Amino acid sequence: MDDFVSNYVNRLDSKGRVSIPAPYRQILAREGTEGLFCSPSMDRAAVDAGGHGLRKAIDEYLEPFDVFTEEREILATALLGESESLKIDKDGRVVLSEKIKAHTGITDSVVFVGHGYKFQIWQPEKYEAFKVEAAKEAIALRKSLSARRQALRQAGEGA
Amino acid sequence: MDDFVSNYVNRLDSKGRVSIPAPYRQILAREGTEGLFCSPSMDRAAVDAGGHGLRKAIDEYLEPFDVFTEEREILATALLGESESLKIDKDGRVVLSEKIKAHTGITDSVVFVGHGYKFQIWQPEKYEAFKVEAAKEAIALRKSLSARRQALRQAGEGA
DNA sequence: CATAATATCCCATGGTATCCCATTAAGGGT
DNA sequence: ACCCTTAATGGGATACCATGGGATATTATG
Repeated sequence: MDDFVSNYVNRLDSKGRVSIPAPYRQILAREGTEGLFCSPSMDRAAVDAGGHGLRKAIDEYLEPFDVFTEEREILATALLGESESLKIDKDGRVVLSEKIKAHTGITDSVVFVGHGYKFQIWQPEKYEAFKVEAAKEAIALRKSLSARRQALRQAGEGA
Repeated sequence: MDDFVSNYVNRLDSKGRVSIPAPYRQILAREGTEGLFCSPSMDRAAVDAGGHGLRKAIDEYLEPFDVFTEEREILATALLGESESLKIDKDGRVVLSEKIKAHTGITDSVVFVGHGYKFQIWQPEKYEAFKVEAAKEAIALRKSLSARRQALRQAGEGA
């Protein structure tokens, strides 16, 4: 049950390094990954990051699409072609590439957000904005989900 | 079938630590959890806490949503990204994060409220206020529920 | 091939979390 | 009523972590 949870804000130093939060490092170490796999989010100013768990999720996502098909090429380009593997130094730090900084708007501070099998990297202010939006939408989603379940139960009783 | 029941009030010490009630500790130990999983309630000044049981509930809630979808990202952010896993020390205590204290209004005292598979963490006065409100609503709910059951029974007899 | 530029290693430091032990209080059994 | 166990709490000592920066290795460039 080792999953990326919680969120942490760390600072970039003058050399552009940032510490991966210690709890995340331990998970990555247990996964046996060297290098932090980073894949820019398609629709947000965030980067998906992780180890084998994330790689596996991507592979399984691509799997149903036949190789050499248009869809496969497009998805592979977005999910793998634009990704990179950042080197983790002896002190558990990485240097963010220019591409990641441009995509996220990160300049001097990073927030790491746990998503279970992966985590995301954000510029703190952008994450704050997304978070309040996500909180609202999560409540709406929950309502519609429980309404649907309720309807299913009653249909079941009626039968 | 060990469930979190009853409620307990404990104090924070000068370092911000608070003892998890011993009966809860035993349940967590049997679940084989290390770390207390804490998830801020979406609509109340409370925090849901527990071990594997709670994590499992959240994972099952996320499971039907495909990875890399909008809904999944939103729910993962709200349910995992904003949660944390608090370390339980050798004496069965945790330190509440600033985020939890801010969300709940806790300053020097905590009440632990059993909810079966999980328990909640409240600031004592806020919990008292919520409790009387919940008691009223429970009566109203019971009425509407039993009316609904009655109707269903009669419909069944009629058929 | 030389030299600059960059990346990685290695060690130091301050702040905080965790360990470990002591004290106090509250049952439980005899 | 008394001992014995268990729980909650307090506090000093220790370990860990994020961060900074000098030293060394690696890569790029003229």
